Amino acid sequence: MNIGEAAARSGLPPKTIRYYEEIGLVNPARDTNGYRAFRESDVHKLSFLERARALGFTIGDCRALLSLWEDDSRASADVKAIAREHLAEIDAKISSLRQMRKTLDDLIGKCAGDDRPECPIIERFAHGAEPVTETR
Amino acid sequence: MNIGEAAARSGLPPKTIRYYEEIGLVNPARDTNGYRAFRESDVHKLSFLERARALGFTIGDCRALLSLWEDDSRASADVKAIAREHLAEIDAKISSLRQMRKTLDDLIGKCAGDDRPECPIIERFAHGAEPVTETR
DNA sequence: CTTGACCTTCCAGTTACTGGAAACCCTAGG
DNA sequence: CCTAGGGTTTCCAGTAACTGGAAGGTCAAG
Repeated sequence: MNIGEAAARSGLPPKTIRYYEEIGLVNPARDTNGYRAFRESDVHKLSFLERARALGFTIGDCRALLSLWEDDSRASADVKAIAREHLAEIDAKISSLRQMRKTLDDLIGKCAGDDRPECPIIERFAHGAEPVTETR
Repeated sequence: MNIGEAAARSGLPPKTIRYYEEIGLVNPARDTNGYRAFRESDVHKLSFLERARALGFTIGDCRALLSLWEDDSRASADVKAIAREHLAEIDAKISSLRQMRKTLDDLIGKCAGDDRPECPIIERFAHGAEPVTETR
């Protein structure tokens, strides 16, 4: 099958599939005309990548996960370890975003949002402030 | 003052300050020896940038915020609009991360994490699954 | 035989820096 | 006066993971 169909079936854009080939994640055969010829196994792999990426795993993680997938003698502990590390990163991102969100929301609430120039948001950037955490 | 001191006072690495100059966010004077000569106003601007970036505003947003800061006849509504849009993006990211987190956490909970190959995480990537949202 | 949809490669751009190399400048110590 | 160090300069390259676009080859339909 051509790249268009592989794209439709894996959920990845053709551009991305070409990129994945370039970095060695997939290795489709070639027709005599030079077109990539995807087998079922290639599509399966691409779908695997699509799902792992959708959960936020990096390409590096995906590479490791793929090789574990193909390793019949893998230990699920190895997979779990990768997933745990990723979960920790997600948690870190969420908490950083939540802190931002809190501060920002607070500032937005204090800003009149009218045609006058006074603005606590700009003030904050201009002069800094103690963390919002100062509850009493 | 030289870039080192400007860096110490603004909280930004020298590299970043040079980058900000390159993209036109700051424009420090130069000494006869070619060294950048930062005035108080430059440091103030750099600190502004550091704080806005810490809240996750893009460089583009920062550019807009800076020019509003310098505009005495600004309307706080314009600042607020930028902040609101950014807040919406943060919310979108948080909810996307939360969805990932939930799915991932669920899978991790189901994985034995021992030396056997069976692994719900890998299975999920290999065969997909309905969203976890299917409560009942 | 032409048209339009696909496909190919290659180059560039995105975001916001960061690392490193080669070389210049300045100051303090000997 | 020389040197050693630390700070500074510019420039080039790399990061993550694609994405857009140009120029051109291929294929099936009409």
